[in-house]
Parts: sequence; structure tokens; C-alpha cells
Amino acid sequence: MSKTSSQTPSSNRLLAGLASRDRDLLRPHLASVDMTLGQRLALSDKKITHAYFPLSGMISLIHTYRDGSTIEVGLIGHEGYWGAPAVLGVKSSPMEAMVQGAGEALRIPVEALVDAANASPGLRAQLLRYAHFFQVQTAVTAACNGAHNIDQRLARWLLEAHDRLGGDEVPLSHEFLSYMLGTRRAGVTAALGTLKDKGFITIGRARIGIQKRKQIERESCECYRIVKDEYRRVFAQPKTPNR
Amino acid sequence: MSKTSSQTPSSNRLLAGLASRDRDLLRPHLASVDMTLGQRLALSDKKITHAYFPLSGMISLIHTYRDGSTIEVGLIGHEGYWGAPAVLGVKSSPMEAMVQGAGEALRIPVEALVDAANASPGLRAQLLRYAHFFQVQTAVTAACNGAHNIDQRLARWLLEAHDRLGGDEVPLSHEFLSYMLGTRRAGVTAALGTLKDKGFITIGRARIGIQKRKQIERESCECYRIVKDEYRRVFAQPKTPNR
DNA sequence: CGCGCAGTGTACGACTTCGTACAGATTTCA
DNA sequence: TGAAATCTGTACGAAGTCGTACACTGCGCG
Repeated sequence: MSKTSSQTPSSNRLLAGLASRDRDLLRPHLASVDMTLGQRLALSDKKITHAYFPLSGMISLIHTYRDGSTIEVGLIGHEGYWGAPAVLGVKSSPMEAMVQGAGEALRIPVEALVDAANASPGLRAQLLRYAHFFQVQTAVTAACNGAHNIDQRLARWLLEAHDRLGGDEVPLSHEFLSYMLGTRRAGVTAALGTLKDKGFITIGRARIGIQKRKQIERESCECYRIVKDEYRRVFAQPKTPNR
Repeated sequence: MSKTSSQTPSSNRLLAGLASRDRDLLRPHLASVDMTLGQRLALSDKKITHAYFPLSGMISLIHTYRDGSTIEVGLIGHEGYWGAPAVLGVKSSPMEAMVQGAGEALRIPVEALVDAANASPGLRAQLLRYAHFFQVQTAVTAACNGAHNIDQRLARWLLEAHDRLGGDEVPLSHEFLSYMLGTRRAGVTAALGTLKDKGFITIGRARIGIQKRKQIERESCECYRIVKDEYRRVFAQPKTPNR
């Protein structure tokens, strides 16, 4: 049912969902690159040069306020891509894209991606559908940040990370997590502590082990499921109509 | 510099920014409709039938949790439109669109809007640029909800409303505001009280008077300005290149 | 091998927000 | 005009989170 060992995904679900001729359109421009933890793929208000289709690892969209405080507004793994603003016709965005889990991605210059989208309605449709999904994910995060407490939001975040990282380990320190959730480091430690006491996770040095996923889902707010369901709905295979 | 009387906007900035032949594409399908306070333009996960280009008033995107609590994730006035999900190729969204300030809008069946967008790259570009802007607005709201207190968020909300409603009055009760901010009604009353004590607003029955806008901007978090600047950047006139 | 540092656990008072309640004021409507 | 409904102001203890601080642990690097 749920796998316990490292299964690093080796394909991107958006690309996999394309017609093969659409993949052929992109292939000449795609380059495989490593993403290293902490790497900035795009800076606030700077030109977005490349789009990234993660094969593994994850990309965090974060906002940094003038006082230096940071908070995450979106998370992207092998189910999506970073670069939607370019597809929507703008050259930059105020948000920063940062690698939150090391991994591999297929990278493409945004000009090539836009050209391909203009050449293929099917490709464009796929990219725009994901833009919608990402909008929903962000909207749910907005609601979640206003409505739910640290324990629930942390549980949700662990689930999102678990979905995107191979294996059952989340290799991040409490401090890094506090940047994502926009809370104190000590608050993260406390919330993780209660999950550990219940036996749902293990805690190592900058390493969180996911032990009982189902139980963590129960600790999380409903936001995790709302987003998950929306992805399924938007990218449902035509062969299995869902409404 | 800032006007004090009711100047109800009578045009939609997105439509006004179109080439006239693109407006002509839409015109046969546009119908003027009244939006009444509290009206639902779209329900969660129900088919989006029409897109709305507000001429006055405003539309609130809200999420309702299972326990009935609600919170706003986005706000749309005559600077934008509701219906982006359809343009992005999906038929519904988990968010509800509710009229938050009565007014007038131009309404168009989504099929007609999508057809027109397919027929005109310029029109499509305009619609997609706004989709990007709205994504940024939502992302900033996510960050804001996680990082800022009620007083700052309330000030921001008043500014957003003031920009979209004609005149210097926000005709909403504290309770309605608390639904938007995801807080207690009593919390809104307290926050408004401090703004009133400073002389920045007046408080009537279900009616807030904006007196000193500049000062309210100072009470608000930086989020208001971030979103405002992004709109300007995205929709900058070509004649005045901004980067 | 041991020093230094990053990471974790925990504590404290201060502040914010919550849930709830109730009184008084204003408006609506019978 | 009187009754009912809506809206605002305020109060209270409870709970959550903050900012900060400090001790402990284990890993990496000189």
C-alpha cells in the first residue's frame, strides 16, 4: 500500500501526461540538471530564464519580507513545473523559487517553452491546467495560514514533502521548516515533538522519518486533501471521467 | 490628489486595455448585470457558467471549511475579472466567488470567452496576464495570513476595498469583515476601534468611512503595496516600459 | 582527537487571539 | 409605536504563539 524505501521518481507527471508529439516538441530543448538544497532557481522580480520540470526533489515558492522573514506560498515536485508566469506572459514574479529538496529536473529556456506552447494547443492546455492547480494550491495555503494552527500546518507540510521526496525521510532542520511555515524554530520543535511522542515520526539530526503516514493525515488539517483532490480532478485521465 | 466623493468606475480596466477589435470580439456576448451583496457567482466545485468583468463593486474569492468557517483568498474589482479557471481550461474550482460589494458587471458565458481567447492572441494574453496577477495576489495573501496580525491585515483589506468601491465608504458589518479575515467579529471591532481612535476612519452601522488613507497605508503591512506594484508592472502600458 | 558549530530540547514572561457572553444602540418591520 | 433583529462595544479566562535565552548533543573539520 505505502512503500517504505527510496523510490526516487524518474519522470515528471506533467510531461508524462503529454501526447508523444508534444514531448517531441520539448525534447530538443530539455536539459537534465541537478538541483541542490538551497539553490535559487528564480529571484524576486528577476527575469525567469528557465522553466523546471522536477523528476525528483522539490521546489519551494517563498516570499521574503523586508525584515528578512520568509514564508512559503507553494511547493512543486515531479507532479508539476516551475515557470508558469512565463507561460502566462510575464517575465518575472515577486516570489522566489528555491530548491527545498535536492533532486533532478529537466530544464528548458522559457522562450523555447513558450514557442512550443504556441505551436501545440495540447501542450499549452497542460501547462495552463497546472497553472490553475497551482493557483488553487496557493489559495488553500492562504486559507490554511489564516485558519489553522502550527501542529496542523506542520502535519500538512510533512505530507506534501513526503509525496514529493523519494523514501520516508524529510532531510530538513527545524529551522528550515520554520522558514517555510513562517513560525519560530522552537514552535516547530514542539510540534514535531508531539508527533514523535505519538510514534508517527522519528527525529534525527536535520532528518525527519515518516513512520505512520495515515496517522499524520489525521493530525493534518483538511487542506492537504483539498489540494490532493483538486490535482486528481484537474489531471484526471479522459478515460476515467470524474464528474 | 485623492477624491472624496462617489466616483463609481464605469469601465473595466482589463477590457479598456484591449485592442478595439478584441473588444468587438467580446461585445456581442457581454451582458450588463447587477451584482447584489452576498450573491454567489460561482459555487465550490460547480461548473463556472459565466465570467464577470466588474464595472463597480467587488467579488470576493472565499474558501469555506467543513466546520463552516470561511476566509477570503482573493478580491476582484474593476481592475480584473472572475473566470480565470475556465480560461485555464478547467470547468470548476473549489473556491466560491461571492459579491462583497454591490455593483455592476459585464457577464459573458465562459464558452464564448474561451472561443474569443482562442481567436485572438491579444485577448488571450490579457486574460492570462491577469491570471498571473491573481496568482501573485493569492500568494501574497498566503504569506500575509501567516505573518501579519489582525490590525495590519485589516488595514490592508480596507485599502483593497477602498480601491475597488466608489467613494470613501465601505458598507460592511464587522461580522462580514471577520469572515473575510478569518478572525472573530470582536477582533475586527477592536482593530477598527484603534483606527477610529487615531481618526483614520469613522464607524457607522455596517459602514466604515475612510478618512485618512495615507495613514491607513502606514498601518497596513507591506503586502498592499507588493500587490499594487505587481499589477502596475504586469499591466504597464507599452509606451512606458518599466524594466 | 578534540574543538567548534549546527541542531535540538526546553523554559520564561509577554503578547495576541480565541471562544463566549452580554449590554446597549440602531434599524427594520409588523 | 412596539417588538424583533441586527450591529457594535466590551469583558473574561483560556489557549496559542512570540521573542528570547540557555544547556545539551552529536557531527564535521582542522
